[in-house]
Amino acid sequence: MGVTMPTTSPDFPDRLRAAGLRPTRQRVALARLLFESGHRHVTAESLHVEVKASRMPVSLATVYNALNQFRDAGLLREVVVAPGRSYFDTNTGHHHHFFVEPDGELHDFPSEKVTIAGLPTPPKGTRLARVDVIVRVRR
Amino acid sequence: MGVTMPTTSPDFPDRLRAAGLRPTRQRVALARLLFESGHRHVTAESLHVEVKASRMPVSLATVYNALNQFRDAGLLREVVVAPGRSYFDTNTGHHHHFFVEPDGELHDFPSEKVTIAGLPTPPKGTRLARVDVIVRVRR
DNA sequence: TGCAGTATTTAGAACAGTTCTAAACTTCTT
DNA sequence: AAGAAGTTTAGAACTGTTCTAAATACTGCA
Ligand SMILES: [Mn+2]
Ligand SMILES: [Mn+2]
Ligand SMILES: [Zn+2]
Ligand SMILES: [Zn+2]
Repeated sequence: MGVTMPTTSPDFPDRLRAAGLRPTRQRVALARLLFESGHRHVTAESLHVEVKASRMPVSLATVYNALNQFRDAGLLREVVVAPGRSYFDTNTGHHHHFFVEPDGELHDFPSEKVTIAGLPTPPKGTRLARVDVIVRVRR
Repeated sequence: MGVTMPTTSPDFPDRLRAAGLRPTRQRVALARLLFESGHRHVTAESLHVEVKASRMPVSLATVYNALNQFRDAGLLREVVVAPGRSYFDTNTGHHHHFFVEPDGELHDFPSEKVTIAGLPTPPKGTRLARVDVIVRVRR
């Protein structure tokens, strides 16, 4: 007793099982890096560098597999802001992004503060899927 | 006098010279395809297919060179909406996009009708460059 | 008009990010 | 513990884009 438990006990094996994914060592290691601190924006390469430096190195192919599976399971969302490179975002809630060029840094901003009015109706035969606002800024 | 000249002259050699680019046959052929009808959204590959079918075929490297140069000269703007592929947009004015997945079609919509209010201020040390709104829709 | 100087084009090589292959290994169920 | 199914991995393959360097075209000036 007296030991501080995190308010949300992140049992990664359980969270992965709940998402329909076997909690392998590799997926658990990646999930820890992604989800145990605050929201993050990673690329496959940046996450691979991180996990290689850890106690449970993981191949690049597995990093790609896991990122795609986590995204398909709704644990991550993919953000496309720059040619030739995908970002994966642990914040799956409704929000938008600052993109700092040329650094390639992404920062969230809440969508509650932003009002978008007057969007035209989707083209015939299509349904709205998502509205992305990317505020591009430069140093 | 009195006759209104179109702001966009159809003299492609002159327009290219004005942009600081030598009016080579290849650039003129590409400029014609891009600019002589209404606004367009092309990829390097789609434009290469088009120009190959024309009287003045152009290598893929030249298509890439020209698209990048036209963009740098302000004749085109680059739009990143999907991983692994850049679109080039002949509409350089202020506007936003519908992106139809999974077709990969881009459609403009005017930014005048849209109001974006409450955007947060850019992070310290950065200046606003552009705000992109991408309305993702699905069939 | 011809020439020299510079810019451009090109095929193919190279590169970067991502996906695929198939053999080895792990996890799950019984 | 054993079998079945899912996962990981190294390396090959693939896609979109850029680079290389030799050949060609454009331009300004004689
Ligand atoms: Mn993907
Ligand atoms: Mn580019
Ligand atoms: Zn985000
Ligand atoms: Zn457009």
